[in-house]
Amino acid sequence: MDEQARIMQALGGVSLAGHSVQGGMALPPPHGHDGTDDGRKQDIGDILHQIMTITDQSLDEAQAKKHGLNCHRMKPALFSVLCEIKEKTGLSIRGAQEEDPPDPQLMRLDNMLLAEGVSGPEKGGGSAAAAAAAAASGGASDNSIEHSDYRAKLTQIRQIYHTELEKYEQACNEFTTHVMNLLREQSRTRPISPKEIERMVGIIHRKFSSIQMQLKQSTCEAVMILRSRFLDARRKRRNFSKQATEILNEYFYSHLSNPYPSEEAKEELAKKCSITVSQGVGSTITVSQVSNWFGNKRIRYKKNIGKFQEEANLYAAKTAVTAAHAVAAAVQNSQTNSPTTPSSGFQMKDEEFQLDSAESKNTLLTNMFTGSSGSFNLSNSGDMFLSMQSLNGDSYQGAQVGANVQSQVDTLRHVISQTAGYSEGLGGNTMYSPHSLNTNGGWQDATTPSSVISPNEGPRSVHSDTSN
DNA sequence: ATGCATGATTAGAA
DNA sequence: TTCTAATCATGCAT
Repeated sequence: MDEQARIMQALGGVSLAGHSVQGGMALPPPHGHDGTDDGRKQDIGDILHQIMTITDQSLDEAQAKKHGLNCHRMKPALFSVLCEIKEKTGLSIRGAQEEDPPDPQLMRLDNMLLAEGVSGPEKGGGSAAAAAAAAASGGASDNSIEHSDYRAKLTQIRQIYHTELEKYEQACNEFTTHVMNLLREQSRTRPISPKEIERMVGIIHRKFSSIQMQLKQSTCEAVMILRSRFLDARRKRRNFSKQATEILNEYFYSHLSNPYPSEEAKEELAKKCSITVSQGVGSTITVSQVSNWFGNKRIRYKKNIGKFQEEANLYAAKTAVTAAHAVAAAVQNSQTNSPTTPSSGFQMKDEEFQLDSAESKNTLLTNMFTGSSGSFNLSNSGDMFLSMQSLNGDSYQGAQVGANVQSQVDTLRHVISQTAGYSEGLGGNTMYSPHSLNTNGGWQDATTPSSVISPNEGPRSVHSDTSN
Protein backbone atom coordinates (compact mmCIF):
# COMPACT_ATOMS: atom_id res chain seq x y z
CA MET A 1 0.00 0.00 0.00
CA ASP A 2 2.85 2.34 0.71
CA GLU A 3 4.29 1.53 -2.56
CA GLN A 4 1.08 2.38 -4.33
CA ALA A 5 0.90 5.67 -2.61
CA ARG A 6 4.42 6.45 -3.61
CA ILE A 7 3.70 5.69 -7.25
CA MET A 8 0.60 7.71 -7.20
CA GLN A 9 2.47 10.57 -5.78
CA ALA A 10 4.91 10.36 -8.51
CA LEU A 11 2.19 10.24 -11.13
CA GLY A 12 -0.18 12.71 -9.80
CA GLY A 13 2.22 14.90 -8.00
CA VAL A 14 -0.17 15.23 -5.10
CA SER A 15 -0.40 13.92 -1.63
CA LEU A 16 -3.46 11.94 -0.88
CA ALA A 17 -3.12 12.20 2.82
CA GLY A 18 -6.24 13.26 4.59
CA HIS A 19 -8.57 12.52 1.67
CA SER A 20 -11.40 10.22 2.09
CA VAL A 21 -11.45 8.11 -1.02
CA GLN A 22 -13.88 5.58 0.15
CA GLY A 23 -16.71 7.75 -0.80
CA GLY A 24 -17.01 6.30 -4.24
CA MET A 25 -15.83 7.52 -7.56
CA ALA A 26 -19.19 7.65 -9.21
CA LEU A 27 -19.83 10.85 -7.43
CA PRO A 28 -18.13 13.89 -8.72
CA PRO A 29 -15.57 15.34 -6.41
CA PRO A 30 -17.23 17.48 -3.78
CA HIS A 31 -15.72 20.76 -4.73
CA GLY A 32 -13.48 23.05 -6.63
CA HIS A 33 -12.25 21.21 -9.65
CA ASP A 34 -13.30 24.02 -11.85
CA GLY A 35 -10.39 26.01 -13.02
CA THR A 36 -7.86 25.70 -10.26
CA ASP A 37 -4.81 23.55 -10.74
CA ASP A 38 -5.08 22.34 -7.27
CA GLY A 39 -8.52 20.99 -7.86
CA ARG A 40 -7.50 19.10 -11.01
CA LYS A 41 -4.56 17.54 -9.32
CA GLN A 42 -6.73 16.42 -6.55
CA ASP A 43 -9.13 14.95 -9.04
CA ILE A 44 -6.46 12.94 -10.75
CA GLY A 45 -5.12 11.83 -7.47
CA ASP A 46 -8.55 10.61 -6.56
CA ILE A 47 -8.89 8.59 -9.68
CA LEU A 48 -5.49 7.09 -9.34
CA HIS A 49 -6.14 6.15 -5.82
CA GLN A 50 -9.32 4.45 -6.77
CA ILE A 51 -7.55 2.56 -9.50
CA MET A 52 -4.88 1.43 -7.14
CA THR A 53 -7.24 0.24 -4.52
CA ILE A 54 -9.56 -1.51 -6.86
CA THR A 55 -7.94 -4.86 -6.23
CA ASP A 56 -8.57 -4.62 -2.55
CA GLN A 57 -12.28 -4.47 -2.97
CA SER A 58 -14.88 -7.06 -3.40
CA LEU A 59 -15.85 -8.12 -6.89
CA ASP A 60 -19.11 -6.27 -6.98
CA GLU A 61 -17.66 -3.13 -5.54
CA ALA A 62 -14.78 -3.25 -7.98
CA GLN A 63 -17.11 -3.84 -10.87
CA ALA A 64 -19.12 -0.83 -10.00
CA LYS A 65 -16.04 1.25 -9.52
CA LYS A 66 -14.61 0.10 -12.83
CA HIS A 67 -17.66 1.20 -14.63
CA GLY A 68 -17.38 4.51 -12.98
CA LEU A 69 -13.80 4.87 -14.02
CA ASN A 70 -14.54 3.90 -17.57
CA CYS A 71 -17.09 6.57 -17.83
CA HIS A 72 -14.93 9.18 -16.28
CA ARG A 73 -14.13 12.08 -18.51
CA MET A 74 -10.47 11.83 -17.65
CA LYS A 75 -10.22 8.27 -18.76
CA PRO A 76 -8.87 8.78 -22.31
CA ALA A 77 -6.20 11.13 -21.10
CA LEU A 78 -5.14 8.81 -18.34
CA PHE A 79 -5.14 5.90 -20.73
CA SER A 80 -2.79 7.59 -23.13
CA VAL A 81 -0.52 8.69 -20.31
CA LEU A 82 -0.29 5.20 -19.00
CA CYS A 83 0.35 3.83 -22.43
CA GLU A 84 3.12 6.31 -22.87
CA ILE A 85 4.67 5.35 -19.59
CA LYS A 86 4.38 1.72 -20.44
CA GLU A 87 5.96 2.38 -23.77
CA LYS A 88 8.92 3.95 -22.07
CA THR A 89 9.42 1.14 -19.62
CA GLY A 90 10.84 -2.26 -20.40
CA LEU A 91 7.63 -3.71 -21.69
CA SER A 92 8.17 -2.27 -25.08
CA ILE A 93 11.84 -3.03 -25.36
CA ARG A 94 11.43 -6.33 -27.08
CA GLY A 95 9.69 -4.64 -29.94
CA ALA A 96 12.87 -2.75 -30.67
CA GLN A 97 14.23 -4.70 -33.60
CA GLU A 98 10.87 -5.43 -35.05
CA GLU A 99 11.76 -5.37 -38.71
CA ASP A 100 12.80 -8.96 -39.07
CA PRO A 101 15.62 -9.41 -41.48
CA PRO A 102 14.82 -12.57 -43.46
CA ASP A 103 16.29 -15.45 -41.58
CA PRO A 104 19.08 -16.89 -43.73
CA GLN A 105 18.38 -20.40 -42.59
CA LEU A 106 14.72 -20.09 -43.34
CA MET A 107 15.59 -18.77 -46.74
CA ARG A 108 17.86 -21.69 -47.34
CA LEU A 109 15.17 -24.13 -46.36
CA ASP A 110 12.65 -22.33 -48.54
CA ASN A 111 14.96 -22.42 -51.50
CA MET A 112 15.66 -26.06 -51.06
CA LEU A 113 12.03 -26.98 -50.75
CA LEU A 114 11.32 -24.96 -53.82
CA ALA A 115 14.15 -26.63 -55.70
CA GLU A 116 13.00 -30.07 -54.66
CA GLY A 117 9.50 -29.24 -55.79
CA VAL A 118 8.00 -29.67 -52.34
CA SER A 119 6.86 -26.14 -51.93
CA GLY A 120 5.77 -24.03 -54.83
CA PRO A 121 3.25 -24.85 -57.52
CA GLU A 122 1.92 -28.36 -57.64
CA LYS A 123 2.70 -30.12 -60.85
CA GLY A 124 1.07 -33.36 -61.75
CA GLY A 125 -1.90 -34.64 -59.87
CA GLY A 126 -0.61 -36.88 -57.18
CA SER A 127 1.36 -40.08 -57.04
CA ALA A 128 -0.80 -41.99 -59.46
CA ALA A 129 -0.35 -39.35 -62.10
CA ALA A 130 3.36 -39.20 -61.46
CA ALA A 131 3.69 -42.93 -61.77
CA ALA A 132 1.56 -42.98 -64.88
CA ALA A 133 3.58 -40.19 -66.43
CA ALA A 134 6.81 -41.97 -65.67
CA ALA A 135 5.46 -45.21 -67.03
CA ALA A 136 4.17 -43.54 -70.15
CA SER A 137 7.44 -41.84 -70.91
CA GLY A 138 9.13 -44.86 -72.35
CA GLY A 139 8.25 -47.78 -70.17
CA ALA A 140 11.46 -49.69 -70.64
CA SER A 141 13.58 -46.73 -69.68
CA ASP A 142 16.01 -47.85 -67.06
CA ASN A 143 15.16 -46.27 -63.78
CA SER A 144 11.75 -45.01 -64.61
CA ILE A 145 10.22 -47.38 -62.15
CA GLU A 146 12.44 -46.27 -59.33
CA HIS A 147 12.02 -42.72 -60.43
CA SER A 148 8.28 -42.90 -60.37
CA ASP A 149 8.50 -44.43 -56.96
CA TYR A 150 10.65 -41.55 -55.89
CA ARG A 151 8.22 -39.05 -57.33
CA ALA A 152 5.32 -40.73 -55.61
CA LYS A 153 7.09 -40.52 -52.29
CA LEU A 154 7.99 -36.92 -52.94
CA THR A 155 4.38 -36.12 -53.65
CA GLN A 156 3.48 -37.75 -50.40
CA ILE A 157 5.93 -35.57 -48.56
CA ARG A 158 4.64 -32.54 -50.37
CA GLN A 159 1.10 -33.31 -49.38
CA ILE A 160 2.00 -33.77 -45.75
CA TYR A 161 4.00 -30.60 -45.83
CA HIS A 162 1.17 -28.59 -47.29
CA THR A 163 -1.46 -29.91 -44.94
CA GLU A 164 0.77 -29.23 -41.97
CA LEU A 165 1.58 -25.79 -43.25
CA GLU A 166 -2.07 -25.03 -43.71
CA LYS A 167 -2.83 -26.29 -40.24
CA TYR A 168 -0.17 -24.06 -38.76
CA GLU A 169 -1.38 -21.07 -40.67
CA GLN A 170 -4.91 -21.66 -39.59
CA ALA A 171 -3.88 -22.11 -35.99
CA CYS A 172 -1.76 -19.00 -36.19
CA ASN A 173 -4.61 -16.95 -37.56
CA GLU A 174 -7.03 -18.26 -35.02
CA PHE A 175 -4.68 -17.61 -32.21
CA THR A 176 -3.84 -14.15 -33.46
CA THR A 177 -7.44 -13.07 -33.74
CA HIS A 178 -8.13 -14.54 -30.38
CA VAL A 179 -5.28 -12.66 -28.76
CA MET A 180 -6.20 -9.51 -30.62
CA ASN A 181 -9.76 -9.70 -29.43
CA LEU A 182 -8.59 -10.37 -25.94
CA LEU A 183 -6.23 -7.44 -25.96
CA ARG A 184 -8.81 -5.16 -27.47
CA GLU A 185 -11.17 -6.24 -24.80
CA GLN A 186 -8.60 -5.64 -22.16
CA SER A 187 -7.56 -2.34 -23.61
CA ARG A 188 -10.76 -1.00 -22.19
CA THR A 189 -9.40 -1.51 -18.72
CA ARG A 190 -5.69 -1.77 -19.27
CA PRO A 191 -3.31 0.56 -20.95
CA ILE A 192 -2.81 -1.36 -24.17
CA SER A 193 -2.09 0.67 -27.23
CA PRO A 194 -2.93 -0.55 -30.75
CA LYS A 195 0.76 -0.49 -31.39
CA GLU A 196 1.29 -2.97 -28.65
CA ILE A 197 -1.37 -5.24 -30.06
CA GLU A 198 0.40 -5.09 -33.35
CA ARG A 199 3.61 -6.03 -31.66
CA MET A 200 1.97 -8.91 -29.91
CA VAL A 201 0.69 -10.14 -33.24
CA GLY A 202 4.22 -9.94 -34.53
CA ILE A 203 5.46 -12.01 -31.63
CA ILE A 204 2.82 -14.62 -32.25
CA HIS A 205 3.72 -14.77 -35.89
CA ARG A 206 7.35 -15.21 -35.07
CA LYS A 207 6.55 -18.03 -32.70
CA PHE A 208 4.50 -19.75 -35.32
CA SER A 209 7.04 -19.19 -38.00
CA SER A 210 9.62 -20.90 -35.85
CA ILE A 211 7.31 -23.87 -35.76
CA GLN A 212 7.00 -23.60 -39.49
CA MET A 213 10.72 -23.60 -39.77
CA GLN A 214 10.84 -26.83 -37.87
CA LEU A 215 8.32 -28.26 -40.26
CA LYS A 216 10.38 -27.11 -43.20
CA GLN A 217 13.49 -28.51 -41.66
CA SER A 218 12.01 -31.92 -41.10
CA THR A 219 10.54 -31.86 -44.60
CA CYS A 220 13.97 -31.11 -45.97
CA GLU A 221 15.39 -33.96 -43.99
CA ALA A 222 12.73 -36.29 -45.32
CA VAL A 223 13.50 -35.21 -48.87
CA MET A 224 17.19 -35.72 -48.32
CA ILE A 225 16.62 -39.19 -47.00
CA LEU A 226 14.37 -39.94 -49.92
CA ARG A 227 16.99 -38.70 -52.32
CA SER A 228 19.73 -40.76 -50.83
CA ARG A 229 17.44 -43.76 -50.86
CA PHE A 230 16.28 -43.52 -54.43
CA LEU A 231 18.52 -41.36 -56.53
CA ASP A 232 21.92 -41.33 -54.94
CA ALA A 233 21.80 -44.96 -54.00
CA ARG A 234 21.85 -46.13 -57.57
CA ARG A 235 24.75 -48.28 -56.71
CA LYS A 236 22.82 -49.96 -54.04
CA ARG A 237 22.62 -53.56 -55.02
CA ARG A 238 19.90 -56.02 -54.42
CA ASN A 239 20.46 -59.57 -55.43
CA PHE A 240 18.09 -60.98 -57.95
CA SER A 241 15.78 -63.66 -56.80
CA LYS A 242 16.81 -67.25 -57.21
CA GLN A 243 14.23 -67.80 -59.91
CA ALA A 244 15.37 -64.79 -61.85
CA THR A 245 18.97 -65.91 -61.73
CA GLU A 246 17.87 -69.34 -62.81
CA ILE A 247 16.04 -67.98 -65.81
CA LEU A 248 19.00 -65.88 -66.83
CA ASN A 249 21.42 -68.72 -66.31
CA GLU A 250 19.26 -71.04 -68.32
CA TYR A 251 19.30 -68.65 -71.19
CA PHE A 252 22.99 -68.02 -70.83
CA TYR A 253 24.02 -71.65 -70.84
CA SER A 254 21.59 -72.62 -73.51
CA HIS A 255 23.00 -69.89 -75.72
CA LEU A 256 26.54 -70.35 -74.66
CA SER A 257 27.77 -70.18 -78.21
CA ASN A 258 26.37 -66.73 -78.53
CA PRO A 259 25.27 -65.35 -75.20
CA TYR A 260 24.13 -62.06 -76.62
CA PRO A 261 20.40 -61.87 -76.27
CA SER A 262 18.69 -59.57 -78.70
CA GLU A 263 16.77 -56.62 -77.44
CA GLU A 264 13.56 -58.58 -77.71
CA ALA A 265 15.10 -61.51 -75.92
CA LYS A 266 16.26 -59.23 -73.16
CA GLU A 267 12.82 -57.78 -72.83
CA GLU A 268 11.36 -61.21 -72.69
CA LEU A 269 13.84 -62.30 -70.06
CA ALA A 270 13.22 -59.18 -68.03
CA LYS A 271 9.54 -59.82 -68.19
CA LYS A 272 9.94 -63.43 -67.27
CA CYS A 273 12.18 -62.60 -64.34
CA SER A 274 9.84 -59.90 -63.16
CA ILE A 275 6.85 -62.16 -63.35
CA THR A 276 8.61 -64.81 -61.35
CA VAL A 277 9.86 -62.24 -58.91
CA SER A 278 6.56 -60.56 -58.41
CA GLN A 279 5.16 -63.71 -56.94
CA GLY A 280 7.47 -63.35 -54.04
CA VAL A 281 9.13 -60.33 -52.59
CA GLY A 282 11.42 -58.34 -54.76
CA SER A 283 11.58 -55.69 -57.37
CA THR A 284 11.09 -55.98 -61.06
CA ILE A 285 14.04 -56.55 -63.33
CA THR A 286 14.62 -54.16 -66.16
CA VAL A 287 16.11 -54.71 -69.58
CA SER A 288 19.23 -52.86 -68.62
CA GLN A 289 19.61 -55.07 -65.61
CA VAL A 290 19.41 -58.04 -67.92
CA SER A 291 22.09 -56.42 -70.03
CA ASN A 292 24.21 -55.85 -66.97
CA TRP A 293 23.72 -59.40 -65.92
CA PHE A 294 24.78 -60.77 -69.28
CA GLY A 295 27.73 -58.43 -69.43
CA ASN A 296 28.90 -59.52 -66.04
CA LYS A 297 28.17 -63.14 -66.75
CA ARG A 298 30.06 -63.20 -70.01
CA ILE A 299 33.11 -61.58 -68.58
CA ARG A 300 33.13 -63.64 -65.45
CA TYR A 301 32.46 -66.84 -67.25
CA LYS A 302 35.24 -66.16 -69.66
CA LYS A 303 37.61 -65.18 -66.92
CA ASN A 304 37.19 -68.33 -64.99
CA ILE A 305 35.47 -71.00 -66.98
CA GLY A 306 36.54 -73.65 -64.57
CA LYS A 307 34.61 -72.07 -61.82
CA PHE A 308 31.45 -72.12 -63.89
CA GLN A 309 31.82 -75.67 -65.12
CA GLU A 310 29.55 -77.17 -62.60
CA GLU A 311 26.97 -74.50 -63.10
CA ALA A 312 27.20 -74.92 -66.83
CA ASN A 313 26.59 -78.61 -66.57
CA LEU A 314 23.74 -78.15 -64.25
CA TYR A 315 21.90 -75.72 -66.44
CA ALA A 316 22.77 -77.46 -69.64
CA ALA A 317 21.44 -80.68 -68.29
CA LYS A 318 18.37 -79.02 -66.97
CA THR A 319 17.52 -77.37 -70.24
CA ALA A 320 18.50 -80.42 -72.15
CA VAL A 321 15.76 -82.41 -70.54
CA THR A 322 13.11 -80.00 -71.61
CA ALA A 323 14.76 -79.46 -74.92
CA ALA A 324 14.87 -83.13 -75.66
CA HIS A 325 11.29 -83.56 -74.76
CA ALA A 326 10.20 -80.57 -76.74
CA VAL A 327 12.26 -81.50 -79.70
CA ALA A 328 11.02 -85.03 -79.62
CA ALA A 329 7.48 -83.81 -79.45
CA ALA A 330 8.03 -81.27 -82.15
CA VAL A 331 9.73 -83.68 -84.41
CA GLN A 332 7.00 -86.13 -83.95
CA ASN A 333 4.64 -83.43 -84.80
CA SER A 334 6.60 -82.41 -87.82
CA GLN A 335 6.75 -85.92 -88.99
CA THR A 336 3.08 -86.26 -89.02
CA ASN A 337 2.61 -82.89 -90.51
CA SER A 338 5.22 -82.82 -93.17
CA PRO A 339 5.78 -85.75 -95.40
CA THR A 340 9.18 -84.57 -96.57
CA THR A 341 12.09 -85.73 -94.52
CA PRO A 342 14.88 -83.22 -94.10
CA SER A 343 17.59 -83.78 -96.63
CA SER A 344 20.31 -84.22 -94.07
CA GLY A 345 18.39 -87.09 -92.72
CA PHE A 346 18.82 -85.69 -89.29
CA GLN A 347 15.98 -86.13 -86.98
CA MET A 348 15.67 -86.52 -83.34
CA LYS A 349 14.84 -90.07 -83.83
CA ASP A 350 17.47 -92.24 -82.33
CA GLU A 351 18.04 -94.23 -85.42
CA GLU A 352 18.92 -91.23 -87.44
CA PHE A 353 21.14 -89.56 -84.95
CA GLN A 354 24.34 -89.31 -86.85
CA LEU A 355 26.57 -90.43 -84.13
CA ASP A 356 29.37 -92.75 -84.85
CA SER A 357 28.36 -95.36 -82.46
CA ALA A 358 25.25 -96.29 -80.72
CA GLU A 359 27.29 -96.74 -77.62
CA SER A 360 28.61 -93.26 -77.46
CA LYS A 361 25.21 -91.89 -78.16
CA ASN A 362 23.70 -93.76 -75.33
CA THR A 363 26.40 -92.80 -72.95
CA LEU A 364 26.15 -89.26 -74.06
CA LEU A 365 22.48 -89.10 -73.51
CA THR A 366 22.73 -90.80 -70.19
CA ASN A 367 25.28 -88.33 -69.05
CA MET A 368 23.42 -85.47 -70.49
CA PHE A 369 20.35 -86.23 -68.58
CA THR A 370 21.97 -87.01 -65.34
CA GLY A 371 24.12 -83.97 -65.56
CA SER A 372 27.20 -85.94 -64.79
CA SER A 373 30.47 -85.08 -66.40
CA GLY A 374 31.49 -88.63 -66.22
CA SER A 375 34.24 -90.34 -68.04
CA PHE A 376 32.47 -91.59 -71.05
CA ASN A 377 34.31 -91.56 -74.26
CA LEU A 378 33.24 -90.10 -77.49
CA SER A 379 35.17 -91.39 -80.39
CA ASN A 380 34.84 -88.38 -82.60
CA SER A 381 32.96 -85.72 -80.93
CA GLY A 382 33.93 -83.28 -83.61
CA ASP A 383 31.89 -85.10 -86.16
CA MET A 384 29.08 -85.38 -83.82
CA PHE A 385 29.18 -81.74 -83.15
CA LEU A 386 29.17 -80.97 -86.79
CA SER A 387 26.35 -83.35 -87.29
CA MET A 388 24.47 -81.58 -84.65
CA GLN A 389 25.03 -78.39 -86.51
CA SER A 390 23.00 -79.68 -89.33
CA LEU A 391 20.15 -79.62 -86.97
CA ASN A 392 20.28 -75.90 -87.28
CA GLY A 393 20.90 -76.04 -90.93
CA ASP A 394 18.67 -75.41 -93.86
CA SER A 395 17.52 -78.94 -93.90
CA TYR A 396 15.64 -78.36 -90.77
CA GLN A 397 13.78 -75.41 -92.03
CA GLY A 398 11.40 -77.41 -94.05
CA ALA A 399 9.96 -79.06 -91.03
CA GLN A 400 6.97 -77.49 -89.45
CA VAL A 401 8.51 -77.25 -86.04
CA GLY A 402 7.66 -74.71 -83.43
CA ALA A 403 9.90 -71.69 -83.38
CA ASN A 404 11.22 -72.32 -79.92
CA VAL A 405 12.50 -75.68 -80.88
CA GLN A 406 15.44 -74.05 -82.51
CA SER A 407 16.78 -72.64 -79.29
CA GLN A 408 16.13 -75.88 -77.54
CA VAL A 409 18.06 -77.60 -80.20
CA ASP A 410 20.75 -75.10 -79.54
CA THR A 411 20.72 -76.19 -75.96
CA LEU A 412 21.04 -79.77 -76.87
CA ARG A 413 23.84 -79.00 -79.19
CA HIS A 414 25.75 -77.18 -76.51
CA VAL A 415 25.17 -79.82 -73.99
CA ILE A 416 26.71 -82.22 -76.34
CA SER A 417 29.54 -79.95 -77.22
CA GLN A 418 30.23 -79.34 -73.58
CA THR A 419 30.10 -82.93 -72.66
CA ALA A 420 32.27 -83.69 -75.57
CA GLY A 421 34.65 -81.10 -74.33
CA TYR A 422 35.02 -82.86 -71.08
CA SER A 423 35.62 -86.17 -72.66
CA GLU A 424 38.12 -84.72 -75.02
CA GLY A 425 40.08 -83.31 -72.21
CA LEU A 426 42.78 -84.92 -70.26
CA GLY A 427 40.62 -85.84 -67.36
CA GLY A 428 37.50 -85.12 -65.47
CA ASN A 429 38.79 -81.92 -64.05
CA THR A 430 40.16 -80.43 -67.18
CA MET A 431 39.08 -76.96 -67.93
CA TYR A 432 36.33 -77.00 -70.41
CA SER A 433 37.09 -74.88 -73.37
CA PRO A 434 34.00 -74.11 -75.32
CA HIS A 435 34.09 -74.14 -79.05
CA SER A 436 32.57 -70.78 -79.12
CA LEU A 437 35.40 -69.14 -77.30
CA ASN A 438 38.26 -68.25 -79.52
CA THR A 439 41.84 -67.97 -78.49
CA ASN A 440 41.61 -64.25 -78.16
CA GLY A 441 39.15 -64.70 -75.44
CA GLY A 442 36.13 -63.57 -77.34
CA TRP A 443 33.02 -65.39 -78.27
CA GLN A 444 33.77 -66.29 -81.83
CA ASP A 445 30.37 -65.81 -83.19
CA ALA A 446 30.09 -62.55 -81.43
CA THR A 447 32.46 -61.19 -84.00
CA THR A 448 33.24 -63.70 -86.68
CA PRO A 449 30.80 -66.50 -87.14
CA SER A 450 32.71 -69.70 -87.12
CA SER A 451 32.11 -72.57 -89.40
CA VAL A 452 31.03 -74.52 -86.42
CA ILE A 453 28.09 -72.31 -85.93
CA SER A 454 25.21 -72.61 -88.23
CA PRO A 455 25.13 -69.92 -90.86
CA ASN A 456 21.79 -68.59 -89.91
CA GLU A 457 22.66 -68.09 -86.32
CA GLY A 458 24.23 -64.73 -86.70
CA PRO A 459 25.52 -62.63 -83.91
CA ARG A 460 22.95 -60.96 -81.67
CA SER A 461 20.03 -62.49 -83.37
CA VAL A 462 19.47 -65.47 -81.26
CA HIS A 463 15.80 -65.06 -81.33
CA SER A 464 15.41 -63.89 -84.84
CA ASP A 465 16.92 -67.09 -86.07
CA THR A 466 14.16 -69.02 -84.52
CA SER A 467 11.80 -67.61 -87.06
CA ASN A 468 13.49 -69.49 -89.85
C1' DA B 1 35.53 -59.10 -39.21
C1' DT B 2 36.44 -61.22 -43.36
C1' DG B 3 36.18 -62.89 -48.03
C1' DC B 4 33.61 -64.06 -51.81
C1' DA B 5 29.51 -63.22 -54.86
C1' DT B 6 27.23 -60.11 -57.50
C1' DG B 7 24.74 -56.01 -59.39
C1' DA B 8 26.02 -51.42 -61.00
C1' DT B 9 29.04 -48.02 -62.94
C1' DT B 10 32.69 -46.36 -65.73
C1' DA B 11 36.11 -45.62 -69.48
C1' DG B 12 37.36 -46.74 -73.72
C1' DA B 13 37.11 -49.55 -78.06
C1' DA B 14 34.73 -51.06 -82.17
C1' DT C 1 25.28 -47.96 -79.34
C1' DT C 2 26.77 -51.99 -77.36
C1' DC C 3 30.47 -54.44 -75.64
C1' DT C 4 34.56 -55.46 -72.67
C1' DA C 5 37.30 -54.93 -68.73
C1' DA C 6 38.10 -52.92 -64.52
C1' DT C 7 36.27 -51.31 -60.52
C1' DC C 8 33.07 -50.05 -56.91
C1' DA C 9 30.02 -51.15 -53.27
C1' DT C 10 26.87 -54.00 -51.19
C1' DG C 11 24.87 -58.59 -49.74
C1' DC C 12 25.70 -62.68 -47.55
C1' DA C 13 27.88 -66.68 -45.60
C1' DT C 14 31.62 -67.98 -42.67
